[in-house]
Amino acid sequence: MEDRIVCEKNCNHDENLVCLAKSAMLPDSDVQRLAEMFKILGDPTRIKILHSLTGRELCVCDLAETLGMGQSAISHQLRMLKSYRLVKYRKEGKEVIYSLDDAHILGLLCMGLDHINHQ
Amino acid sequence: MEDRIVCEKNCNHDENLVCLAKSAMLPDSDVQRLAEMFKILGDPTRIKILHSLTGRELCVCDLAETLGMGQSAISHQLRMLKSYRLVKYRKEGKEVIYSLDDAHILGLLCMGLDHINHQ
DNA sequence: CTAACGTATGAATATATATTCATTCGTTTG
DNA sequence: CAAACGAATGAATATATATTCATACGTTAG
Repeated sequence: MEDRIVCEKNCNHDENLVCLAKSAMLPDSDVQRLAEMFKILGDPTRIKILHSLTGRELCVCDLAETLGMGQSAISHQLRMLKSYRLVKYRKEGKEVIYSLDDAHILGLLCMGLDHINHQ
Repeated sequence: MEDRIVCEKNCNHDENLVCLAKSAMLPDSDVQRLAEMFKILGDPTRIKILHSLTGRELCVCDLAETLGMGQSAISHQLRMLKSYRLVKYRKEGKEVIYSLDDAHILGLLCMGLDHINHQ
């Protein structure tokens, strides 16, 4: 805490970089939403679910089977993905069939793949 | 666990969706790296750091001052960003000055911003 | 109506993560 | 050389998160 005050006084850059940086800061609400969105994508299980649902719709138990995980774990993650509008669902008898809801996210996934491959 | 086996036998879709989905699965290493990358972006502090460093280079204490956080917290996050090659640094006297190292990440950030704004 | 099935959910647990505190390291300056 | 400063780091703490377990819910089939 003290450091910052000391530093602000002592760092004598040509321009007041801190001042510039502060004024260019993203609104906190944007930062928060950005971070939340990336956090959703930052989990292997959710990545697998989203990827499995590209060009396909699958029920919960098929997703569980595909990923080799328990039904409950998948269901919990689907709830999360649902709440962020990344997947949608329709009911068919006892089954609940999920599919992708957001095309943008696919773009982000692809861009991410590009990134990890080209480097 | 049992569920999956039961389900595989009982779900009689036209095609074997699970089989298709399984064969289309991303290699686990890719999934892992993708998730790691997004996880890095999934934190407000790191988003702020990366955004503050766009078009600017800043020393640790300036970042701390800009974000209104302690020097140690910033330093820990910078270590993380460094290890994923998202920021680079140069030393100048006692200061360590950080800047962005990866242009792709900016693309992802922008795409993320687009997404949260257009919806 | 009852049993069986697919799904959802709450509680519990294990694990990961961010921040703070205290300290150390390296450089500079008096 | 000693003091001061910026930065890095390890330990500790608080918090978030993913998965499992047990159970409840809704639908369908017998």
